Amino acid sequence: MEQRKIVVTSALPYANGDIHIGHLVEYLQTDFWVRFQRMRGAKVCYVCADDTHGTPIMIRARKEGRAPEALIAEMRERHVRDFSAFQMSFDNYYSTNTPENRAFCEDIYAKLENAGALRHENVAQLWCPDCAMFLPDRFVKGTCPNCGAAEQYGDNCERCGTTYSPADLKDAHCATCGSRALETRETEHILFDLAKYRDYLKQWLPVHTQTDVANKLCEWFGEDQKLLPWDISRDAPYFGFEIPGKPGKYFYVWLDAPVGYLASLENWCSKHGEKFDEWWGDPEAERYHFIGKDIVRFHCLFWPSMLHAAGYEGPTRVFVHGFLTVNGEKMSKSRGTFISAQTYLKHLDPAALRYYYACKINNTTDDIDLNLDDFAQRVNSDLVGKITNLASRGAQMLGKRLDGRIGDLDEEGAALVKAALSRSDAIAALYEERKFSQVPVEVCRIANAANEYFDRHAPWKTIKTDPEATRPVLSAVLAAFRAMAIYLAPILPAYAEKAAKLFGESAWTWGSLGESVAGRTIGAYEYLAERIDPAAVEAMVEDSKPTEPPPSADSQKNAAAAAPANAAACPAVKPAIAFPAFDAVDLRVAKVERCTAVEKSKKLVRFELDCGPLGHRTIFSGIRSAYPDPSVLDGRQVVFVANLSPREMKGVGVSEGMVLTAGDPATGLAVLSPIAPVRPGDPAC
RNA sequence: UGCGGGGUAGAGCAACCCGGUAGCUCGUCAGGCUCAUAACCUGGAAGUUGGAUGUUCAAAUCAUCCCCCCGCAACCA
Repeated sequence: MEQRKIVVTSALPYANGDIHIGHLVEYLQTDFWVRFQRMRGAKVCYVCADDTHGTPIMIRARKEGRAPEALIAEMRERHVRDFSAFQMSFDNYYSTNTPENRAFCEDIYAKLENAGALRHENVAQLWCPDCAMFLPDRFVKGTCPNCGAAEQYGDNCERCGTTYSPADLKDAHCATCGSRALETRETEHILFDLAKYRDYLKQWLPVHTQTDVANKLCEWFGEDQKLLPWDISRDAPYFGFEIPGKPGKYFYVWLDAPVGYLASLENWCSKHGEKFDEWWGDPEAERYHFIGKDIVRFHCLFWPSMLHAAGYEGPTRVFVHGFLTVNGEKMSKSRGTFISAQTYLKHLDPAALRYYYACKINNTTDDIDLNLDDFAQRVNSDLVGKITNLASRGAQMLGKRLDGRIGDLDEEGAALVKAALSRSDAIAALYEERKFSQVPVEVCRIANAANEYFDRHAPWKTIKTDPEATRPVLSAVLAAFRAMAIYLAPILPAYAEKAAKLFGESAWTWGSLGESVAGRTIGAYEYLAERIDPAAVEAMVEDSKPTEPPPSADSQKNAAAAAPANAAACPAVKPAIAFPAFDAVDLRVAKVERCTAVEKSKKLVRFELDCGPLGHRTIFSGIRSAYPDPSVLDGRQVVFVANLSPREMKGVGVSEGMVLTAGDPATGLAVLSPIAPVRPGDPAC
């Protein structure tokens, strides 16, 4: 068989944040697969890059008072640092803000235009005069036209779920500067006519993705015109590539991001005397994208149809994986489970995470859970206690008493080693199919057999009576260990390298399994893996918790400072009412028993209130942005509307009233509280 | 609300497509060993496979309904 030629990619991390353990689920599994393919002798080019364009980058750079190029350069450095610490083996790590990427974008754009795949339409969009820019939906906030929830994003309401366009929002304002003087302006947009490729996608999907992904995406092929044209242009100011012949128009970041795979590959080719067309243009070569299920539609709808329309080869397969949960829940900053690569590295060995992820990751789109207790246990028992300890026992005994020379095997030992080697094809198949979680299972099975064998022959006894008779036993255990270390090499490259050194070898390939080590003298034993101290895990979690004081205090200060400048944004006084209308509102004081974040919601907190004689009440309030850690309100007294009709909050429960707050959510908001404690249930007026 | 995925011993998973005594790892309990990173070996306890109907000689496995969990739902990277 001819040597396989494989291009592999991981999704491009956005240059707006550091790498965290959630990202690593993807990068590490790609690395496992890539390293496996290299060991099998395939010619692999594993490319990735920073995703550098778009509005969030532009705005952040502006806020930090520097050029976006400076921001993305710094982020790239940080990403590269984190990746190399986790032993990622990219062949090329590039950037989307490069000449190669611009050239590919322009080429594809021209070919799409030629193919009649593009439409030019006028689109009405909100414009912020203060920022002098068009506002993407997520950069507009306002009151939901359906349910009246305040501070909703411009695309849909998180409280009632209604979707709408930003122009439908009441009280629409710019999420960046708070300006309410938004205008609607018409502007030309360029759209990719996705519906034209409906038939192509329909047959493409089942062959190139997992079945559950294909099923999910079939939703988009319903009768109700779901394949709307995809808007690929953005107006200036925008950080990205200007569209040729369209001054002031830029390629949308999601257009140029996947093109970045091609750019990175091209860059690698030019540095290594390779030809791009022999990798991406060759139908015999293979191309695989590893992605998370959040970006499926970009990689399985837009990307393949775009490549097809432009006459490029498409990916061979898109491998979709699930998300990471920690201790069964979404990663959370306040719980300390939003762990950055840097924080992890401060406390723990990257190999431990590589091993544990391997134990969990398979080829489905299910989420995987990093259970921190299980993590420490698993690494300590399996990797250290069961597997590594074999080398430690065997190598030290052989080194101390038998000159470290590996000898011939006895019959039972030969059977043990043969059984270990016989799993080679099965384990290779597991890697190939990305069923990584089964690899440690297989290896542990071998380790169990080796431990039993070791125990049965009690070499620690025979070494005292008949050392030479012990040699075959230790040799068999070490040979079995060597096979295990080779099997684990794609997952634990640093470990495998040290283990290979023990046997006087350098880099192992899959073919190394067939080589005999009889007659070799092993090197000095050094620790291959450290046990995880549960205290280190705890310290890492503590270290990940936010340390700054509750932002509510900050935002109050900011609000005060911003007040004069924002005077125009202050809402007008409502029409006058008579006293009875005011008196109809029954305001009471309550003591907060507990205030907690509502898990399913980004905005809601749940107040458990002690209302004195009025009893206990539960009230939901959309103030999470001002109180990311709502527990700071525990024990405080608050004022609430006691006679507001209870309201069913979708999916979270019934809210029995409304807690009063003051301030503008955009600039700072605080819960109202009596200046001195009063009795819960007392009226306020 | 729609769609996709899932619910199997204390924890994490396998078996489900192609029905046939429910399996693995960790933990737990009892015993052993002492070479090794307090590790390893032997044995035990623990599951009416989310619930209910149905098909069948036989259902974790097939069908229907219900409950619960997670995710996605289009210009937000």
